[in-house]
Amino acid sequence: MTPAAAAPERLLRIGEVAELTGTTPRTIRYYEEIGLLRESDDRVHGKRRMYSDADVARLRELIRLRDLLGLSLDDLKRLAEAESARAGLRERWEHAEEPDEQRRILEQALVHLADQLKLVRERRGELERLESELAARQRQVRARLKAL
Amino acid sequence: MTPAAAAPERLLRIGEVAELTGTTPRTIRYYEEIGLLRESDDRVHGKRRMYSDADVARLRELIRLRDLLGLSLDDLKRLAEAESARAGLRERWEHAEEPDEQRRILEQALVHLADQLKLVRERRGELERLESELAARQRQVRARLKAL
DNA sequence: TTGCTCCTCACGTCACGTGAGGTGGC
DNA sequence: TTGCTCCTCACGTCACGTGAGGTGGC
Repeated sequence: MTPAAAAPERLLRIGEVAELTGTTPRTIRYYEEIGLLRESDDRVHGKRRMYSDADVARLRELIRLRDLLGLSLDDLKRLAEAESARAGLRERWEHAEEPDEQRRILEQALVHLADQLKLVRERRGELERLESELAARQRQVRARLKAL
Repeated sequence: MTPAAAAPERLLRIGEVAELTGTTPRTIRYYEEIGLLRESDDRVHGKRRMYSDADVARLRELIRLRDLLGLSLDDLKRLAEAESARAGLRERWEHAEEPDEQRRILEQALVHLADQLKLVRERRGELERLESELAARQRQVRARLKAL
């Protein structure tokens, strides 16, 4: 059953997830503690946490927004809740059913994407300004070196 | 004496500095406490702190590196110490004196600038990847909207 | 069986926030 | 004189770090 069988969904342990995402087990447990990551509800207290590839992708995304945009864990929580609310709606109205509702959901997603893009672009602008200032100073120092 | 007189060096209070730099007085006092900002040594305990325009520029730079590059206050301190060590050297060998030493100092400055530029460019690359991913998702949602 | 990774408290730390209570300059 | 901003403790908080002591799967 090597070829076309459904992949058996390999589960990862917390240490592997930490390494894959560039964090620590402690951080992952903390994110679960504050409700940013869901606790796989079939787990018994004291037993090992197990994670799917989807969990890893989700954590990666959170870390990216945290580091690149400087969002607080509270921001991330609100963001994730809004996202899963949209996902819930999407599920309910997925195929067929009221095209009006489908349109409304997609438009909401667009607003959300536009918000995030705005943040990202502002940050990029600031970084570019910093970069060109540093580059200018670099040219200046090089010119002075040549003048010797 | 309006025109060519040396500007009387207007001094600012902590609240004004906080507003100009987008922080809080508490943060400025904390930076002083850990030695990231120098305490203007003529100040008597309990009296108001006063800041020059140069102090404001310095604080702005620190905040920029903190926010855009995610540096810790310890990183910033090391960075500032290295910078002022270079400034000290520069002062000693400023005009004339051993051109060999001048060259060495300038080359050190170049290394430092290259290090910072590397960090800035890496960050910008990450941000650009995030941006293009978001833009792609935006196009996808728009296409789906049109398909309705 | 022996390491290794995992587990749960629980206290420590970094970077400030937030009052409490008081003093000083337009 | 009256606000307003400033001052110094000092405790609180957010986002984890760091052991202590113990259990479980190759």
